[in-house]
Formats: sequence, C-alpha cells, structure tokens
Amino acid sequence: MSSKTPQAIRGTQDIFGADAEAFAFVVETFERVRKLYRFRRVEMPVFEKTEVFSRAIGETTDVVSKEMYSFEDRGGDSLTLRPEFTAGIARAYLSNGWQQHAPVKLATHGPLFRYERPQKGRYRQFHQLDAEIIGAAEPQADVELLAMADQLIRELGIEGVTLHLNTLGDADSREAWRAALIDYFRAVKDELSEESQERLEKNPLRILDSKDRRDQRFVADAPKIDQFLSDEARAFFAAVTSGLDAAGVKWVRAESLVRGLDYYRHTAFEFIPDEGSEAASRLGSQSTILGGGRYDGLMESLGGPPTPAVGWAAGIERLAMLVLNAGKIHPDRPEFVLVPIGPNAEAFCVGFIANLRRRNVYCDTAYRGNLKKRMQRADAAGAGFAIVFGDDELAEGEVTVRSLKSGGQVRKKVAEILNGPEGGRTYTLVELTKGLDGISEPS
RNA sequence: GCGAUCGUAGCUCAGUUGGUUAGAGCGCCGGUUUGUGGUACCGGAGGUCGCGGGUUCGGAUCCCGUCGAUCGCCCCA
Repeated sequence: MSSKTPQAIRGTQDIFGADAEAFAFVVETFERVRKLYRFRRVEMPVFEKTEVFSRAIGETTDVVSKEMYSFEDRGGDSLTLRPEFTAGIARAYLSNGWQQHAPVKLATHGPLFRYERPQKGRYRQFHQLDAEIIGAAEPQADVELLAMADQLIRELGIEGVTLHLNTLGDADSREAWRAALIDYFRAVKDELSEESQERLEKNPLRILDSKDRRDQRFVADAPKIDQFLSDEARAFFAAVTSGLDAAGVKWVRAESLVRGLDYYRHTAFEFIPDEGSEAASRLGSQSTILGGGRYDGLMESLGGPPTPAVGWAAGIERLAMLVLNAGKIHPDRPEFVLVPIGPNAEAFCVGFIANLRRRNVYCDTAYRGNLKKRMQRADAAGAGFAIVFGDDELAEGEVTVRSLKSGGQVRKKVAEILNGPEGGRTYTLVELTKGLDGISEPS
C-alpha cells in the first residue's frame, strides 16, 4: 500500500462483500416493514443551516457542541452535515406544511455525520434507519412505533436484544426530577467521578447511566422519575406499557435510561443486547442498536406550533453486524453461468443471456480464459449449473447444461430454454435441470 | 477530548538479544490436461516492512513524530 494512493477519510468505510449484503438486507427489510405499518417514505437534504440542529438538539449537547461537521458556504451561511434525522425532518415538516397530513408517519434512511473517535460500531459517516410519527399525542403512536421496531428486529433475525423503556414525564415532571437529582448528587459531589461532577451542572440525568463504580453506588438510591410524574404523565406511560403488552412487544423498565438529546419527553427507549449474549459481544461497547422517544417540544424550539411527535433511529452498521451473526443473508449466487466456446458462441451468448435475464433468471457469463478457466469461474461464483456451448452444439440449436454439483450433463434445445414469457420466469429451466444432480458424471 | 494495544504480499500472519538477497498459508497467474470446474502435483508474479525523521558500521526490529485501525472512557445509532 503506497503512501501515494489516497486513503479513505478517518471514520468512513468502504463496504463490500458479505458486509455490503448485510447492509442492503437491513435496508430492504426496513423498507418492507415500514410499508406494512404504512410509514411514508421521505427524503431530506444531508445538510441544513447549522441553527436547525443547534436549536433542535440543544446547544449544550455533545452532538452540537463538539461533534458537528459545520462549515461556511460560499454565500457565508453556516451549514452543517446532518448529525441525526429528527431535526431535519421537523424542519421539513414545518417548511412544507406537512401539518395538512397530520398525524403523519414518516420513514427515511441514509448517511449521518459526527466528528467522533471511531471504533467498532461507531463511525464519522454512519447510516441510520429512521421512523417518526408527527402530530400524534396519543400513546397509541408510541406503541405502533415500537411494535414496528420490534418487528423489524425480529425479521432481521436478530436475537438476544431487549427493549428498555422509560418515561421522562412531561416538561414539568422532567424539570422537577432534574432539580431533585441535582440536589441529591450535589450532596455527595466530592465522591463522584470527575466526569459526573461535570455532568452535575450540564447534564445531571446522565449520571444515572454512568459506568463508573464511584457513581453507581449512589444511583440506586437516587430520586426516581416516578415520584415526580404528573397524573397525566403517569397515565400516558401506563397506556404505552399496556399497549405494548397487548401488541406482544416484550419490554423491561429501565429507570435510569435517559437520552442525550434535550428534546425528549415522556417515552424514551433503547433496544440493547442482553448482557452476555452473542449480540452483546458482537457490538462491543456500542450497545444501543435502536433508540428514540417522544419529542413533543421540538417543533416549538424551531419556531413552529406545539406539535407532539415520537420517533426512533437505528444504526444500520450495528444492525448489519448482528445480521451477519444471525446468518440471515441470502447467498448471492447465480443459478446459471454461461460458458461460450469460440467466437460464434460468444456472439450468440450476448443475446442469449439478455433473453434469460428478461425472464428473471439469475445468470452470468464466464467470458475470459480457456474452457477450464471459465469452468473455474462458474464454480467459484457458486452457480448451480454451467451452460456450455460451442459452435458444434449451436449448429444444432443446442447447448450443454451441466450440474456443478453432480457433474451430470445433458444437451438441450435453446428454443426450449427460452420458451417462457419475457418479464415472467423461465420455469422450464427448472424442469430442464430436474434430476440432473442424480445423473453421474460422464467418463 | 483522554488512556491502552497494534500497522510486514490482495487476505491472515511468522520474522530469534538489531546482522547476507524479508518468509509461510490462502488467493491470483500459468502448467500437468488445446471441450469441462471442485481434489492433487509443478512453476510464477506480487513487499521501498503505514509514512517521515533519529540512533547505529548495519533498522521490519530501538527512539521520536505523524496517519490509520482496534479496545476502553466519553458520547450515541
């Protein structure tokens, strides 16, 4: 690897092979599931005015204060590569008057950018799936959104992951709880970790999920959100949990689960691998694969009308790591590889394979090297059958179909192979090769 | 932003207290087999040892810097 060849930017990745297939499988599964739940596909720009994110996410959050890719464009505007989806969707909702569709279920996916220290499952350009329900204050929206997340994870074949659920209450509940936590931790400030002493002023809720033992001693007896919930907030959370039970979505209460972004209210949740599970060891320290919550105050922070909303985002790379583990990737193999021998056969092959593909047959051509080389390529591609043809076969309108599993082979009429309708499916190919694997190799 | 480990062929790695021309397996190319793959055997190509500087008669090996990766903290999906 010469130093003169360019390197990919730190924290970005080029994905190929099984990893790329897993990535595509995650996206395809998401597209299928979101249609089942009637989420509408939206697309937004990957960059916005910087204030869209700073106002929506909160100036003091780590994401805004030190992780954004911000730059000045040639017109002098401060722009930022999106570090998350929700703020941009909220902006689009307001700019385009999507209120007329409310309540509206939206889904998107694509790249996000954060200036972070890369490690496994954490990149500077990463990709998320995103689902939002905007304009719905009802707990049914939270339930539907979580049921969709649960089904997605199931259909990806991911196991050993559990929904951790909490409520942060409404704005008043959350504020009262926050004040109580500050009082509680301030009394023992000197015994906390250095990091939590800082968090005390900036983001006291985060002390609750500190991994430092010095902090954990005090977390168990810290004030609980439940003590501060208003009657409405309590009823809302009860409706969400009973709805999840009715929908058959398994969950556990996580009293110290808080989220890092300022806009969350009421429901907050994360799907996290169970301790000691295969999934947990696959992900390392990046444990959350899907997270979100309710953000009823966000639209107002962008100058819009009060608008209830709830949503989640999931890391595609993290899901893909677990999909590999679950062995859910469909092997990308051709059914047939065509092996033309000689100039006439090669010329014929171009039209032949085009015809097969119009009939939705998964096939490829081995067009380099001698016959042996071409057979090797057919085998390496994992094809079920090779279709070998030289000028002598073609003179009779025939080709040789060879099973790469058994070595058995038969001559077949080209016309017979192509007799299925275009846009349909050449079922006769299956018929043609039926029993071929039982034929022994000609000596 | 902090701490730790690591960068040798396309891939996975070996390389002794610093000492001839830096190795293996897999992969790739060719041959044994000019119309038949998988197995076997034979041969070949491919590396300024991440990059830059220093110490030394001599550096893949020791020192410093830098870029990158991995692991943890932090943060988050």
